[in-house]
Amino acid sequence: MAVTIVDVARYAQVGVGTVSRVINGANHVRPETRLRVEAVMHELGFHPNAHAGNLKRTRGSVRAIGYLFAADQRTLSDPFFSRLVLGMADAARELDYDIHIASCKDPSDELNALERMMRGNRIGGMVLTDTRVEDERITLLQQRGFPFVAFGRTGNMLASQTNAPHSLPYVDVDGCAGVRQAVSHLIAAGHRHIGFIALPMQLMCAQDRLDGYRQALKQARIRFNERYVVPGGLTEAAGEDAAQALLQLPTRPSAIVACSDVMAFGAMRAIQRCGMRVGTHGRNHVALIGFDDVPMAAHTTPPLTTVRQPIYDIGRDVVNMLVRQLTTGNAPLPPKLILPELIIRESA
Amino acid sequence: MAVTIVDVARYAQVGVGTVSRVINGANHVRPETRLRVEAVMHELGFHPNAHAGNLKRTRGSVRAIGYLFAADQRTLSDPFFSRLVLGMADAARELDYDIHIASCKDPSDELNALERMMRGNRIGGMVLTDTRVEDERITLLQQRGFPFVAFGRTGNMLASQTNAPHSLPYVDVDGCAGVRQAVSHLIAAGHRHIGFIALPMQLMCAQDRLDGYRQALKQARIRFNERYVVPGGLTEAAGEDAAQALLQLPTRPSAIVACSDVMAFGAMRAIQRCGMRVGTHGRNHVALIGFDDVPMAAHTTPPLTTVRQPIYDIGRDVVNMLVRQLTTGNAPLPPKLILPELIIRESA
DNA sequence: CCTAGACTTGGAAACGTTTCCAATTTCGTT
DNA sequence: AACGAAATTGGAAACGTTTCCAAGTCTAGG
Repeated sequence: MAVTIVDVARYAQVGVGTVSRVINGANHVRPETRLRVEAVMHELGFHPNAHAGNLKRTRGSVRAIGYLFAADQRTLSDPFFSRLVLGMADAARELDYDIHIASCKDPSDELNALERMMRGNRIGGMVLTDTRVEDERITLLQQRGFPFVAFGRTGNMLASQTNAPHSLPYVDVDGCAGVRQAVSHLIAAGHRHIGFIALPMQLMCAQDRLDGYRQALKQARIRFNERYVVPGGLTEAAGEDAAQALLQLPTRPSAIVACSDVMAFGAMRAIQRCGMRVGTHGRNHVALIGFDDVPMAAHTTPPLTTVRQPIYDIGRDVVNMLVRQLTTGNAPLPPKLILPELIIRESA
Repeated sequence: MAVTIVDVARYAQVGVGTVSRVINGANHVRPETRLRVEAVMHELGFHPNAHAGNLKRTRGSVRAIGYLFAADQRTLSDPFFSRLVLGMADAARELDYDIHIASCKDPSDELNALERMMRGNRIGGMVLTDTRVEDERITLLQQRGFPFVAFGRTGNMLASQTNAPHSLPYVDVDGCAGVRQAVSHLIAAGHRHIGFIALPMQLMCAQDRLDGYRQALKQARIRFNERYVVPGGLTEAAGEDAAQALLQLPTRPSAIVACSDVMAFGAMRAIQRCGMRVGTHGRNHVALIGFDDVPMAAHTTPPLTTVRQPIYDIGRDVVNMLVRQLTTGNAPLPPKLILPELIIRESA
């Protein structure tokens, strides 16, 4: 039915091996032969059958990347997810890889889903996000020797570092530096009582960002007061509750840093509901800084000052890194740490 | 390396054909044989190689579904995208299909990307969203005879209806009925001047929803005034601009229906900026109704009354329909129209 | 002009399934 | 008990690549 490599070979008067070499851009093909074969491929409208290739191929394994997302996580309706997937899809396309997406309902389902993805040779490697301090997914992948790249570090790495020369491959945003910038910005503006709305503590980035908060305080010789740190979640409601708790403290913070924009939106509501205003001027105001820089952050009233994570680029990086790992014989690559940028708007 | 069907056959003392039949749940296998083979598969930890299957299979073609999203569309950071993909992924998983995701930059890139997806036998069918009145993607898919299911109707269908017994396969929300409900609700509350913030008119659902607006007015014998209909977009900013335009009309509307929640959020801001309030009581208020029921709609102040689209279920339906089409010899299936529900909160 | 080595090339042998056909067994009827 | 139809089974032949190895063709150095 469809045009195959054999048709091309016959037409171009070469062997099938040669056509295969042309397709895969290998060397050891004389330029004029390559040109002739390429012309025939184009003329016949030939496009290689991905399944046949992936079936036989042993070098560089299957040209597809899996991404598993948890339905109960931030990904649900978060601007995050779309941007990340967009970056991944763009990078994959340029490399002629496919992206396979799968979902899992909740953490108990997660490892099963992961096993399912590794089976049957459907994908060559995995992308992981929302890494946790102790991440069973990573443990499983390591056990199986299955290639992956994570967005975010993990505590598992420490254990592996003793065995492997490199640590695990990851791309991450330096949340510590990001929060440090944010808090320092507030301190420079004269704030001394700064509330901090954290992320769920099992997430790796939660620790990281809390560290940034502590460091900034320490640098300015402000005593760390644990009452100013309240646990948050991934939802707007969590941010609202957390902010409300902060505003009811005896010495009310004059500024708040939230570990996600979505929580910052919730905090805005809480602030307004307490009869106060978000912003930097006046004594009735509470300064507010978010984290992520989702599109809506620029459109709130007032526009939200926030720490920008280049999510799209991270999606690209993760895929590029994974593909390089797959094509270079699974050698673990050095991790990549991205410095986030403080976007100063009107809320702080 | 891995366990193959041949290993299973040898171990279970049957032919490879029998094992294949067990895997595919075909009949013509004696129950006890099936049991024995299944036991061996489990014991050996066998999982079929998807590529080998997809390579050989002619019936029911490739067990993977493609979804192409445009980076410049709503999908960018819309809650929509995540929910839809979630539904698709869940349904696909249950049927043991893969979901392949690809992106394209803009409309000019769209058809190329579509061609690329159809090539190389990577996917068995496509899912389309954001259908347009005149949709080139559908034209292309039809030309190639490539299976697909669309979320949303299209004008192309009319042309095809003359050829095919069934129209094109789609799942859609009855936006006409949805808006009609919304507008009727406002009319019942006494509103006579109702603004309407539309979607870009090339989108099929834009027409549909505008029809609903007209019908509701007609039913209540209110004259249609085209000044109350303003063009919108897919962003919050578009909603804000549109609402502002409506509020500056000589006879200011006392209620507004926006064709998406995101635009409704923009409208809220515009209303507040004009010194008015969103809600139903008092003369200084403007009633507001959105469309979609994204999660945040329940958390705005005041909570947004809106027409709910069951996006998750739509994702599931679309995949189920496509798979049924693929497995039943590409017979076009009857389309499915979903009746949306008006969720009454406090904004109207 | 010769020869070793490097570059090119052809084509057969996988890869792990599904599908087909023919052979065998089972079952219900007469 | 015999018969035919239906159900079950085995196994070879694809599917369209990549990979490997042997063979052929250059190139440059002697």
